[in-house]
Amino acid sequence: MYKRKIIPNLNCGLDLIGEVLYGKWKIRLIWFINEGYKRPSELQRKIPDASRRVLNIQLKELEEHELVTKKIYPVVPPKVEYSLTGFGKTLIPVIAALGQWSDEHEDRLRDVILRQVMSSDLDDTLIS
Amino acid sequence: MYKRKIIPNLNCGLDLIGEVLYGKWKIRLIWFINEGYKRPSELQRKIPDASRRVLNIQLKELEEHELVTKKIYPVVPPKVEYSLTGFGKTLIPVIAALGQWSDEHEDRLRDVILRQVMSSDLDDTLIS
DNA sequence: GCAATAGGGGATAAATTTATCCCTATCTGA
DNA sequence: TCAGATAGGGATAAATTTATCCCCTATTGC
Repeated sequence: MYKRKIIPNLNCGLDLIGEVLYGKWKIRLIWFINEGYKRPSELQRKIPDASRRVLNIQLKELEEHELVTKKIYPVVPPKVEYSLTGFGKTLIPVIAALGQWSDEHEDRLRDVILRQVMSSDLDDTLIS
Repeated sequence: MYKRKIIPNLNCGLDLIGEVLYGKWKIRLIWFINEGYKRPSELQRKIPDASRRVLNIQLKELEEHELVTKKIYPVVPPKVEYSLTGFGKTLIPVIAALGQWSDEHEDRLRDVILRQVMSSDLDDTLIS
């Protein structure tokens, strides 16, 4: 695994939450686990844009941060289930607030994001 | 500026919010602007760990995403003020929820984060 | 003339995060 | 016997994000 070279600042609350939630797929992982998609393969199907590898890595970090637990069943083929810890569950309302905000503003968000992506394409065209 | 090579997915709400809030300092910028720290130099003082450069870049992105507006006063030395747009203000309750959660769990968060950082240091020691 | 102030930005390096590719293991069913 | 399902991880490449360094503008005050 990657070993940090720079020690993170943990001054304020926002630094702390960043440490545990900052990862492209983490919020979604927590959300889907809460919805009952507990097995790695299920989570992968729910998040097809992420590679298996990254999901494993991010799940492991969530586990280290005590937001989820991993239960390995000694069967073949292997079966693994993730669940939210009590601590992890306290995040659900927060993530729900994020989700609700983005749902409410979905159209506008899509609009401003695409505008920005395209304007950088345009820059590109002007240069070449 | 950096030109994306991979077009982002904008399938669900969480993709969208990621596009506008995913940036190390963005949430804090929005928060502090809302608290009344509007000038770039003030924001820098509030966020001393970020370089001036990155703050400029992230502020520009927030502006492109219509979460903040920038007002340039034609005076010397220059004076600039950022404000939240109406759209940006709708994010305040969401950010407040994030902040409240991390404040409530501050000790535990610090604990699990440090534990994780140290365990990777330990790995390092064992190897060498 | 020179420093200080306030705000910006290009170029490049470093850090970090994601993606890709490939390999392991075991049983089930065709 | 071979593919498929299920879970995992090492090595490495690519993408992306942050950090550093240095330079520019114009005016005020000494």
